[in-house]
Amino acid sequence: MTEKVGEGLKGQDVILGLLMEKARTGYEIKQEFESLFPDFFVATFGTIYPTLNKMEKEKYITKEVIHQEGKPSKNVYAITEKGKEVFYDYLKSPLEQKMIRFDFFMRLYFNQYITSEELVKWIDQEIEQTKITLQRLEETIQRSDQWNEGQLFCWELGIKINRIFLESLKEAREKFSHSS
Amino acid sequence: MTEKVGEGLKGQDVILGLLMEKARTGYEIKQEFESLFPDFFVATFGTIYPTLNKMEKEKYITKEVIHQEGKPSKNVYAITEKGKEVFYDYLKSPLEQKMIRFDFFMRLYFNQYITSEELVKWIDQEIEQTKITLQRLEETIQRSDQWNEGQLFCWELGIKINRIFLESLKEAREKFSHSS
DNA sequence: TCGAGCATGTAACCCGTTACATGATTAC
DNA sequence: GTAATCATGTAACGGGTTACATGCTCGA
Repeated sequence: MTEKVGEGLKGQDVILGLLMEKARTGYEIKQEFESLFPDFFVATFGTIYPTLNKMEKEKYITKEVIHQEGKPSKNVYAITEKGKEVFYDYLKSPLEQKMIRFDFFMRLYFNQYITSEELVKWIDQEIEQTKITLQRLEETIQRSDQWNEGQLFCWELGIKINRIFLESLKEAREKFSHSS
Repeated sequence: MTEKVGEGLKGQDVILGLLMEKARTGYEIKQEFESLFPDFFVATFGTIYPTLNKMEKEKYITKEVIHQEGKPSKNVYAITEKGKEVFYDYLKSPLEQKMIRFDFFMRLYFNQYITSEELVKWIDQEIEQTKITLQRLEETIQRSDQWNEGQLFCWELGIKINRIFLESLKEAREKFSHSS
C-alpha cells in the first residue's frame, strides 16, 4: 500500500525558521516554542539541543559563545546561507498532513473500561491544560503589534478552537460527574 | 530541566483497545483508525503490522490465519489476558499531553518567506483535507446507534472544531488571494 | 490494461524521548 | 532551605516512517 503520512515536519525546520528572524540560544528557542506554538508544535530541550549541535556540524548554523556574569555562558546560534537553503527546501516540500496524538480523546473513546471518577479526573486535567494554552495564545497575540496576517490567523483560530474545547470540556464534566 | 512531554500514547495502546472490542485483522484496524480517529490518531500499515507482530511475540495477542477464496489470506488477531493487562496499564498511566505537529500552521506562521500563490495553494489543500475529515466523522457518528456518551463527545467535538476550521480557512483564502 | 481494493510483511534509518549530569543566582 | 530561572549537554533506547516486496480480483 506504501502510504505516506509525511516525512514530517521536523523540529529542525521550525528551529531554522525561528533563526531566520534572528540569532537565538537554545533556551530562547524553547521559550518561543512555548509561547508561539503552544498548540501546534511541542518541543523539549531533548530535541532542541541535539538538533542545534547537529545543525552546527552540518554548517546550517554558527555558534557564538557569550560569557555572562552571574549567569551561565550561552550559545547564540545564527543561520548561515546553507541553513537558509535548507529552510527554503522545507517550504518548497509538499504540505504534510497534521500529525496528532490526542491521549485525552483516546481515553474518552475507551471510557467503558474505566470508572467515571477517573474520567472526571482526566477532564479536569484537560481543562487545566486548555486554560494554559489559551492564556499563552492570548499573551502572544498581545506581545507585539508587528504580527502579520498569517501569524494572527494562527493564534486567533487557536484561541477560537481552544475556547470551544474548554466549553465542551466543562459540559462533559457536568455530564460525566452526574452519571457516576 | 528534565521535562517530560509524554512517554506517549503509542500505536500499541490504541490497537489493544480496538482488540478489546473484538478480534480484527491489521487491514481492518487501519480502516478503524481512519474512520474512528481521523482527527486524533493517525497510523499507517508501517506502524500497524510491525506492532501486531511484536505483540504476538510478546503474547499480548494471538493470531489466527483465515484462508479466503479469491482474496489473500488474512490474519485475525485476538487479545489475550496478558494483552488486556497491558491495555489496563495504559489506562492507569498518567494522562499525556496531546502531541501535535501542524505543518499548515507552521507554514502560515512563516508566510513572509513565500509567495501568496503558494499560500493559497496550501490553504486549498487544507480545505480539502478538512472536508475529508469532517465527512469521515459525520459518517462514523451515523454508523451506529450504539456509541456511548464518551465516543459521541469525541466526534461531536471533532465535527464542531473542524467546521470552524473550515470556515476560517475559507475566510483566509479570500483574504490572502486578494492580497496577492 | 490500469487502478483500486484486499492483504501482509521487513530492513534500514532517523527522530525524538528519557534519564542522567552540572551549577550559579535570585526570590520566597 | 528550597524552588524557580537561567543555561547546556549526552548516551541509550525505542517507536515510527520509508522504501521495498508480493499478488490476486474486479470493474471501468
